[in-house]
Amino acid sequence: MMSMASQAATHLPSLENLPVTTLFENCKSVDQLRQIHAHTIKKGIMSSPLVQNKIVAFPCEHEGGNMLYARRLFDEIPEPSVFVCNTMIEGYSRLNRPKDGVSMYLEMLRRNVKPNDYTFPFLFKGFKRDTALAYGQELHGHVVKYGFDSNVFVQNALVNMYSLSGMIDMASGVFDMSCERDVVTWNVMISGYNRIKHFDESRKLFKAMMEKGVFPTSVTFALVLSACSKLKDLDTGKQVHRYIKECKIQPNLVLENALIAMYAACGEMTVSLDIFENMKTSDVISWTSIITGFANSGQVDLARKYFDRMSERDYVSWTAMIDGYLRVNRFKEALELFRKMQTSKIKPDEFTVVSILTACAHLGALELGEWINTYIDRHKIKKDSFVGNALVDMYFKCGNVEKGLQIFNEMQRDKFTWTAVIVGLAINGYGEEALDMFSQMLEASIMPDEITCVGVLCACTHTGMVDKGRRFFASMINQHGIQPNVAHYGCMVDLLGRAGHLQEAYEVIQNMPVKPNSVVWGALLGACRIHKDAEMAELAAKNILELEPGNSAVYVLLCNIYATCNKLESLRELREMMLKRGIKKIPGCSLIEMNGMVHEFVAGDQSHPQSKEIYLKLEKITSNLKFAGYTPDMSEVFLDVGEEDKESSVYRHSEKLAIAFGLLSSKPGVTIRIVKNLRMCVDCHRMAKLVSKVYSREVIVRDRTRFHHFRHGSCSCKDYW
DNA sequence: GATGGTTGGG
Repeated sequence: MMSMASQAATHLPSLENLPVTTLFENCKSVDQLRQIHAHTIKKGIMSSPLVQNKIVAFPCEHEGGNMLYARRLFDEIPEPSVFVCNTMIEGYSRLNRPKDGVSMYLEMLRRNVKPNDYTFPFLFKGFKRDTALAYGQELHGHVVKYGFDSNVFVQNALVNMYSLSGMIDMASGVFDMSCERDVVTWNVMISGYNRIKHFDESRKLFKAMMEKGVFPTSVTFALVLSACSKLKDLDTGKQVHRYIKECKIQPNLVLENALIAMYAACGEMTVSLDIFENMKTSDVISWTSIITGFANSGQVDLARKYFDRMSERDYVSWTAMIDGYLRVNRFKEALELFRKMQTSKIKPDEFTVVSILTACAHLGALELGEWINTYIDRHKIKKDSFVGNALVDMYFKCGNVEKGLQIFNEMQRDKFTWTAVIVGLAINGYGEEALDMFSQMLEASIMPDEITCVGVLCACTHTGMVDKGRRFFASMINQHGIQPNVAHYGCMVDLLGRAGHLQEAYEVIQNMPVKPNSVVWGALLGACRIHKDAEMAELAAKNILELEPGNSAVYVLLCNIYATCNKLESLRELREMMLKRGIKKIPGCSLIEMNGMVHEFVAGDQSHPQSKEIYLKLEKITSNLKFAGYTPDMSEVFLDVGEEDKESSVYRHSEKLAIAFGLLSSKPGVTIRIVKNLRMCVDCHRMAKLVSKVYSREVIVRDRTRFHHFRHGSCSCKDYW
């Protein structure tokens, strides 16, 4: 087989008779270029700027951009023209080597080659955010100095470069000053606002552009449709769609994708699907938009059907599907999908890990969360504030306070970071520390928002700091300029009620300026359970059931209260009413993570493969604990069953099954972590305390509202929950 | 020898 060089050599004789331009047109490889190069030297035409440029352009544009060779050829040119310098700069930009582009530019200045109107667009094209920040303004100075600031191409490149660096004011400054504006100038400006998520500005600009009679292109439409998606502005979106039809713009893939995404984001799945099914070719973006559309409208199973039908999936489509499960609180399925994603060898990015960490936080899946943390470090996933905050949130919600604080201390902190740590400390029973964090947050000049205030009140509630809570609530408007909303009133009712100030809590409800919702009344009802006030409980329950007639938790809680207060007649009536209305108790459900798998137990569950062993273990634990003084606490049992059955129903509570499973399947000394969907009952709480003592195990249970860290026979909640 | 575009987040 002949080598490329000898092939080229066979063509050499004809070189003599052909014009140089034809030679370049037929040039197929760097080897052939060498022949042509030698030929041009021999003919003495290397001084021609055109020939110089052709020679250097070839390696820039072929074989993936051989800039090393281009540079060698460039160095042989004694007096390079601006043409060939631009070619070199363009070559570096194309290969995403903006710094080399800048060096080339500086070199040409040193060699007294003046830039022309092509130089800056080529140079800026390769810029990323960091290079735009580092060199942008200085190079803007050069643009002015050399007099290209009125060239529309240069202006467009400048606007784009500034928007890339996040300096939107500079971008719009250049845009406003631009004497000559074309449709691309408008496009890059709109794209700039899209980039920083100022979608209303994008929409405004589009309307202004239309009013000025500038004729939009398909790029303009794609940009403004994207803004409409994010704004969920169906009206403007439809209007744009009409323009597209009126202007007879040829539909292309990107534009159709933008339309699909807009309709999907606005909940118009029928229209979105119609476009999707009638397009000539679809790509991964079209499919992902459809999936997101279904997921956003709550039809996650339909979204999954489309996801499964995709011929290829990228990390965005995986993340979109995972996020679809998160939206409907189907966290286990989110994690299962993530495992499949790993099997498919698709690398997660920072978006994916935030979704997974969120799922871990909800499930209390600490092991997986830790694994993700390691993964982020090892694979150098960008640790932006979203990722950092998701990590902090995950560690606290999984009960690992130390690690949560460690991440918090190491990262750049924004409002959300502080809020996550304040809430995290609060739910783990570190009320004082949470308040201290809040002071530090104020010292760091970070303004709290409504959620931060919920965290602060929550901290006071879980540690019984009634006066501090009262004072903070009063300071919300005056000191922080935050009007308390219904959630804050709910916190106050919770705070006062738990501490036994039931009357005061009720007064808060009566005097609050917004209509109390079921959460507010629920806080009062919960307080009534703790303080055994059946009368107030009836009042609270009545109000909740007016708002939410099907709220079964209210019935159950009221039953508990009647049982505790020994109001057996009321209990019987309520039970009858529940049967008549078909109200069923929400089954208690506990999750425990073992060896990276999340196991789920519901009360009385026998579906686990190791069910038999688990029940045997539980029996053994109970008898061991009875030696240590454990007697079942039946006060919260209200079922119409005999004493013995009562015990066995408490005995089958999901957290007990999970604890038994935990003791069964982990080594001595390993912390047992459980997440429960309901509030822990008194008996399970008592049992967990004893397990922590008798088995020398730390047991951490996260219930509906807070954490219980059981150590050496006592609980971090100090039996106050 | 030129510039602009579509999908997923706490």
